[in-house]
Amino acid sequence: MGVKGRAPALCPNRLNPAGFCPIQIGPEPPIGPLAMNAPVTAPSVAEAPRYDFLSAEPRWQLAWEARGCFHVEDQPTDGKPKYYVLEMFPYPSGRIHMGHVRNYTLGDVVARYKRARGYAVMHPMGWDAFGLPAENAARERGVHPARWTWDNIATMRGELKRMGLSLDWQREFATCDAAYYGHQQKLFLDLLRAGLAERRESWVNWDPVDGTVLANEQVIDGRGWRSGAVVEKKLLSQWFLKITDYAEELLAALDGLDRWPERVRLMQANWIGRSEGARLRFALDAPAGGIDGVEVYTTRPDTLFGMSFLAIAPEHPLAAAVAANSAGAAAFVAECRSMGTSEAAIETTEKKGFDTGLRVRHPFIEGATYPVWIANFVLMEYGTGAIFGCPAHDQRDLDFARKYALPVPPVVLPAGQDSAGFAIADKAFDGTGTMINSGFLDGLTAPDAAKPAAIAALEKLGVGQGVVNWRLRDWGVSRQRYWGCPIPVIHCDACGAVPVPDADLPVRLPDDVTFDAPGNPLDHHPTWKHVACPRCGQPARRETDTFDTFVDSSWYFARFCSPRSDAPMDRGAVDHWLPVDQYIGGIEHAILHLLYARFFTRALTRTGHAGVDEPFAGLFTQGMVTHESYRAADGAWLSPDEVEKRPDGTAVQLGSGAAVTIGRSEKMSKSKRNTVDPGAIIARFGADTARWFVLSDNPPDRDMEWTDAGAAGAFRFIQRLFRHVESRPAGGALPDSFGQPARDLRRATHRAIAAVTEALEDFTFNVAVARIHEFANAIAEAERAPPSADLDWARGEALDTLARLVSPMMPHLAEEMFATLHPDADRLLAEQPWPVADPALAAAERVTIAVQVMGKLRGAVDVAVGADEATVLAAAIAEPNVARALEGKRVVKRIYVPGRIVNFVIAG
RNA sequence: GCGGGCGUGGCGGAAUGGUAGACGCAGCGGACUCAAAAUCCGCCGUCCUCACGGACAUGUCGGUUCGAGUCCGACCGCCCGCACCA
Repeated sequence: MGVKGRAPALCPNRLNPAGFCPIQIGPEPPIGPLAMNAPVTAPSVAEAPRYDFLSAEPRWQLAWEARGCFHVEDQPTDGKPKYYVLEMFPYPSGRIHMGHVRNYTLGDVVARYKRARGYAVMHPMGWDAFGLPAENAARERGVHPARWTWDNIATMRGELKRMGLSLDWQREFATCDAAYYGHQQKLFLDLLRAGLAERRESWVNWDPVDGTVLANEQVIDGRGWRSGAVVEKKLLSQWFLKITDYAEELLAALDGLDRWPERVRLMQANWIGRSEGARLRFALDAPAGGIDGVEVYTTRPDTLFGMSFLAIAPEHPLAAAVAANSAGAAAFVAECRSMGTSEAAIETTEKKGFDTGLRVRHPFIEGATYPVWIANFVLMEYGTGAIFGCPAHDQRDLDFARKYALPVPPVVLPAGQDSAGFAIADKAFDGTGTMINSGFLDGLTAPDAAKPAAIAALEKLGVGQGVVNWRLRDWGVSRQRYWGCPIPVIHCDACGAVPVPDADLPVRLPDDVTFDAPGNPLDHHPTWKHVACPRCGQPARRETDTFDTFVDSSWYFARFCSPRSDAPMDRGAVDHWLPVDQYIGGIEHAILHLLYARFFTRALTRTGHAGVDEPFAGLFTQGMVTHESYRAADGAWLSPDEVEKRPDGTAVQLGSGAAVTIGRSEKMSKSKRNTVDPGAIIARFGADTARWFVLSDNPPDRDMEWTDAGAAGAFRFIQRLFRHVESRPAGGALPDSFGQPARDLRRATHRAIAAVTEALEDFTFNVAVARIHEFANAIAEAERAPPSADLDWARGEALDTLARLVSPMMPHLAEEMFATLHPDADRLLAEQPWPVADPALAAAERVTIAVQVMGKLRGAVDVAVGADEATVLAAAIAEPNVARALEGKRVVKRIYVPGRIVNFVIAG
């Protein structure tokens, strides 16, 4: 798809940009050949572009690559300060989408800007390549997951390269490559040795049709998201990483992440969920199945005198013991087990219980006993899996008590209430109050004073103690999947779970697998799992589970520092490059990925692989890319390509002209068909257009709407900038003095440098774009002024500056501008420094001061910058409109803010 | 229920307590053109006024201040995250 008639052939020496002869004007025919070669879908605005992105973009991409502009060493010795920019690496789903374009453009702006500021910038790219979609493709289309994945990677790599990202492609890797996941196996074995990984039984969501464990997010309305089968709870032996060992640290260290968004830190803090309370033991009146007591966790031990019942989770050992001898209990437990754990299921599920007939003794009240219920709302995973019910002061307990007609004794009296008539109706009271009906706690303030008093009493009696409890649970990493990193363990009947010796790593996935049966193909494989025990040599079985793919993404940023190392990472390289200075990605990873990576980094440091605790010093979370959705009269979703927007805001179906309903702008999704293919946009308008538009529309942390009009506007602006460069005057020597138009232009130039720099530092790229628009307007104004040598020189300075300022955002155009401005230079703009603003040149000569009377704007005066207060006030009073407002009034106070405002306060 | 965020023209948005609406999109008018596109110039919050100018205006109500989109309080609306977490 060349533009042969117009663009010159590539200069043989690609390293010499001066030899590019970038754009031929004059002798070449301006319209004909281009029009013939333009894409058929090109908009009319593209019919006569002066800047030919079709030839320029690939040409500059080759030039950058040939010169190795974006490559850095694992352990550089050039003495430059380091800067590690990373965007969340993509899952190779098939093609890139607009979310990728936005994400990688944001990162590239940072990378190119920091590089120009003199940093050695590491900006790598790789592939989060394991995952379920590859297996789905295998089942649905018979493609091998590896084939599917590697093909997608090839496609998406090409698309990313066409975006002109300043990536160090020499660092590329895919997590599905044994050269990566083998090291992950080694890391796991190190974690195992350090006591940070262990195998234990746990309850999981089990899909009986697919024969696999489901994550909570994969359970929809109590059914498996793929099979639609009713999900069961099942006890399975699984591998866990002990993230809870770091709960305290992961929470405390959030305070130090001052370059993270506040809301991400809050979400993590909530997820870790620290609470303070007490653990205490209730003795059973009579033992059952060898169990003589129940341990309970509570955050409100002060309300113990308000106890009405004790409830245990259906999975609690005592429930099992009771069920062994009670058909009713067994049936209830079975019913709970078949219940989904999804949010929807939980929300709609009524509180239900089963009275075991057992009773427990109260720790404080001699002789008092309470019934023990099995209750569906008690979670085995949180606390101890048992609670004491205090219905007066806990809404869930109250709902339960009302359903089963259990007593509701109040023990905390709200301020201003009289204890005589106080009773709980249908709303539990969980606020601050005064203790009543509570023996030795009576009169204390609850919970502040009463809670420690209750804990002290429990400790004195030896039945409980104050504890800190965490919501965070250990990270279950076992998945019954083929397309993941094999867990490097061998199960031996005699020796138990034996780690694969380091020398035998990597444990490779077998290629010859079938997907025709449900369940895990690794488990079905005829030979793969049958191995000798590394310890005793007897026949043994390989672990056929693979790691959760979140493990793969928990250390990839460290691997990027030394991607070809024989070890998981080189200590020198990670010590140099970590932490990531700027990490950029979607808010959807605010909790799991970022928390796992923070934990894993600590684990890497504990096992000697790295030396930092926090992987990401700075985090930026971008918004989504949205688009209008369209529906035909029959309700079918229509893609934007099938719809024509009318000037009056309505839309019709292309071809038929049938009316189309325009829906609100929402996240691009395949189901709503409101997606726009970045590849098509880049082919039609160029990468710089796509980059400029995703940056210009709004602040990057908010959702942005993709519109054709916006993209076309970005395209027009690119053409406009290049026209300014083409019509530049010949350069000359630095003049001795500058006239007014030249001084104005130089002021605009140096103000633009300062303003764009500030906006880039602030991540307000939309403001940087606006400042560049203003700067372009100033250049256009200078072009209209009468020509003069000093103005010509100032225009040259402005255009050179303009090229540099747009270079992080539109790097191809910037190179083309730079090469055109400096046709003899053997330099790439990508290697040029960022411009520096001269405050003296940026300073204003005159300034407009607003004049208010009683805070209302009445006029404005134009004064010299250095004018003293008396001069400014005199000018202000003289301003006709101000004078009129002050006429006959007595000024009692004059406010003067230099350079800004005058305000006269008048009497009466 | 708990936690957080956000309300500014037709739209996206800008604004260290100091001329609200920068900049862009859309729209309107004009120039160029046989015509259209492209390009260039101008207008563009609402109301009153021929105009000069004035009044109103940043979700609502109140407060602090010479001065509030910005700070404080209450309320309304929308969005997001977490959630039988004891």
